[in-house]
Amino acid sequence: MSSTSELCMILTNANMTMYQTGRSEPLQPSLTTVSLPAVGDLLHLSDLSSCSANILAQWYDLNPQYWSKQNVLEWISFHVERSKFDASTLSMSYCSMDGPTLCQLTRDQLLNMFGMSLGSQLYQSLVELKAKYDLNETCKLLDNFLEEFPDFPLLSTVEVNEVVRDTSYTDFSHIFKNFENMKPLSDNGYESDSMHSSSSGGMLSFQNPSSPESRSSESDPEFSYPQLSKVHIKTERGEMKKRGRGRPPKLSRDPKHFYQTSTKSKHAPRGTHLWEFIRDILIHPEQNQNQALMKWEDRREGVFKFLKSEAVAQLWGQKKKNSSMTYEKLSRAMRYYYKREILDRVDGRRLVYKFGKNSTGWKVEETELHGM
DNA sequence: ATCCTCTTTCCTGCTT
DNA sequence: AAAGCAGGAAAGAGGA
Repeated sequence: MSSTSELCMILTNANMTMYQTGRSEPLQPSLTTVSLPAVGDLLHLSDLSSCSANILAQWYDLNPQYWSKQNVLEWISFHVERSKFDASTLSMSYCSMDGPTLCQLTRDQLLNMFGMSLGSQLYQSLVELKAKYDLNETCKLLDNFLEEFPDFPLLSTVEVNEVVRDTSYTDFSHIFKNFENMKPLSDNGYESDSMHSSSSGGMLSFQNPSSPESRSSESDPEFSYPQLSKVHIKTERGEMKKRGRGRPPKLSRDPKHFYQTSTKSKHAPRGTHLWEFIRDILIHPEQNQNQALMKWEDRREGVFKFLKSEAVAQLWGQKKKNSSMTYEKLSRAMRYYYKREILDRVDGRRLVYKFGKNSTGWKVEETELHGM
């Protein structure tokens, strides 16, 4: 047996182990037809006990520092499936390491080992998992400290009047499980669907980050989120009304902020723009060595095509810490570039765009000049 | 505090 | 039928 097919088999077995749901077939976590929610998504469900315990992989309940080789393999496998990565292109040797070894790897090392797409996803996941356990430790220490001061409530008893919207890869439900009387903020026009899916008033409900109307959950046979039409939402009184247009308000996306002080964090420097992100994928094909995400149709003219549109969208979502990014949404942002002439229209060709006169850094001369 | 840019989200209608 | 495209509308995040 070749090492690559062996790896595929191991990864498949790891998946079978991870997702023993009584079904014989392995997961098919296609981005468009996912049949199970991502592990992180599961943790947004208000009642974890209603989930099959087997679905929650072991690695998720352990500090990466303490992962075994098997845990690391399961974790890699999870992300391979999640990103539709071609496992046959992976080197077996990269998947055989334990948690402490993994935790010592730098972002660059992970990118080199697993490529730009999978590597950055793994790095992101690792950082968040580490943060999760670091936060747990901090909370415990703080609680120990606060016990010395009877007038102060323990963190685990603090009342929070804000709903957790998106815990991404990080599970904080156990931190909040003793929180009483949590109620979602009333918003200014749009209510998140999670508010309607809450089974009982007052208790915190975790929202499925890929919204209930998203494709990924629609086809999910095991986890049926309350389905509402795209057009209608339920009011507090339970009436159905037409939802407002546009983007619903974003509440606290990051539960870590519950424990942050009120001092405003300094704004990070503006990240690259979408068109720059796209450009960089095109001019650095070696950094997504394992996935042909995009290709030049006409290098000189700046015409390019999305080969894996949803994978690119996921990558963009990772960069923006937005797990619900889709090609549909990404493409809307791309279409706004037409007016600004950052992109030119390419009529009649699906997934094909062209850099416009207001975009830079993609021309052959430019890239050669800057050693790109 | 307000405005602006750059998205993000959602939508309807149309095309491929 | 599904996926993609077009573009309006509204809102969020971060910066000026």
